[in-house]
Amino acid sequence: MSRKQREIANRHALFLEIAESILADEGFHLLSMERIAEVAEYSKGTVYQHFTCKEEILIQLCIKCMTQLNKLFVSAEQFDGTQRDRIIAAFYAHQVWSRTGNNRTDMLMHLSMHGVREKVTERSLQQHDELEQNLVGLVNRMVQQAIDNGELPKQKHLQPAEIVFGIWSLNSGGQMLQQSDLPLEDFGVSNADMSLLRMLNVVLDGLHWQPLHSEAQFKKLLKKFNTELFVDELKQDAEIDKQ
Amino acid sequence: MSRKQREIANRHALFLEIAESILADEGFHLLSMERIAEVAEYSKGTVYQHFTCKEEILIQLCIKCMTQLNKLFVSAEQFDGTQRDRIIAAFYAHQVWSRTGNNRTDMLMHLSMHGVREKVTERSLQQHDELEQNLVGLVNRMVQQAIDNGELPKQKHLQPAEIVFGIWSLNSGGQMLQQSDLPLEDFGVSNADMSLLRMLNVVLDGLHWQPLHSEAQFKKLLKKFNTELFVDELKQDAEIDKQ
DNA sequence: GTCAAAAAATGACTAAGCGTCAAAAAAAAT
DNA sequence: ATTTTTTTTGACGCTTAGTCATTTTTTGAC
Repeated sequence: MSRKQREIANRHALFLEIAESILADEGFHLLSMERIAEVAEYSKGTVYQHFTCKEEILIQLCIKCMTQLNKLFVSAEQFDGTQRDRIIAAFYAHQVWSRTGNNRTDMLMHLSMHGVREKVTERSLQQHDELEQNLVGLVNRMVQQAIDNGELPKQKHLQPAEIVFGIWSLNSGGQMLQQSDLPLEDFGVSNADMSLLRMLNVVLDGLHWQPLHSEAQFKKLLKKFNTELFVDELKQDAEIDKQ
Repeated sequence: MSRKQREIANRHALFLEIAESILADEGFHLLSMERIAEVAEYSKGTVYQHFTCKEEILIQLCIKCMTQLNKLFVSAEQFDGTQRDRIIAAFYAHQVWSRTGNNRTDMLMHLSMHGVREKVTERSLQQHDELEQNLVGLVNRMVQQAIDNGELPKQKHLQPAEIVFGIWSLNSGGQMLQQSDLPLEDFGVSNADMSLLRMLNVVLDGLHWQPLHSEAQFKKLLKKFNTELFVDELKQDAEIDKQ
């Protein structure tokens, strides 16, 4: 890679970082191409040499952070425990990921609107879809493996993919509701992520996914995630809280 | 109410209907004040006498359809059956509601973004929040009553509000994923709403919410919803399908 | 080091939409 | 019929996406 190419790649990353920080600090409605150019001390035209349109920045940000999520999921998949532990780890990973790097859920939501898919480059679309398939595929495999090794009894009226869809809905719906302006506290939900984790446990119990967890085991599992699996990410999380 | 006042109220409703149909037929990104005025054969300024801003139209549409949802929920609450039946009815009602009147979920999502709350009138905000509280309160009551009458054992580590939040997340997350461009079919989910209903059953089973359902009972229950509870709404649904 | 050709950066410009408001039109009152 | 009030209008200001001719910088041949 030549010096020139490296420069271009660096600037590409710079623009993305700036977009990310604007999104996190000021929100979606204040993210504009002009603004990115201004902060980067380039002109608008230069930004447009890197991204065909605003949506292209969005999807590339999305790809960037879905890649990170993918890594977390792979960690979860390799967690030393049962398949049940691992799927809880993946769920937990998603929550950690939503917290670190502000507005990620928000970003994903925007992506599925405004007809973003129609405006974006084919290349980005393919990358995005491939990542999505990877993520779903990974969780699918977890469920399938649990069936294979006898942890999860085969469901008569629920395919593995449907279970994945349900769990995915639970998590992303929960993240969405948190991200919205709902006064969850007023409704009696003080720690939404913890509530969702407990609900996941309820789902797994409802599926008779062995081994069922006692409260103590569940707490221990979460602690293990914090101290072994997602140490680095949680550090980052704590730093954000400090600011 | 004077003739004048009636005229104004009618036009208000007209603008809302037009906005709704544009939203349904052409999508959010093609909804503009100019467009509404054009279709209604008024000028932009007149539209602005009814709605302080674009967001105000959105939230009033939202209020309109949340009122409909509220009615469906009240029907569900009065369903002749167990509390378990009723909460499934409410869940089902939400699905029926999402289908009839296109893009409702989409609309609600938009509402929780862009800092809509900051732009909208105090009055609409209050109406919206009150409706939201009604909806959550109603489902909360269902859960509480199930605990009181012994259907649902008291949960050690899960408050009723948390259960409601979880179920709500499952449903709204599911609706969101359906509304997005995800190729759910390719992932192995051919009937997302049915999958979600089954997952709700799994959740209720996991909570040991009595009486557990056999497949036959479950199917019968759904049939009963279709033939007794939501007859009118489903007719409307079928009509939309025809178009 | 010089200069022409190639590459990159720029910002004026168009288009489109939100929201405003002075002027025009319509309705009501006298 | 005329004045006053209310309503409607659409031109205008403003912001932002996206384009493209012009300017600036870089490159490499000599």
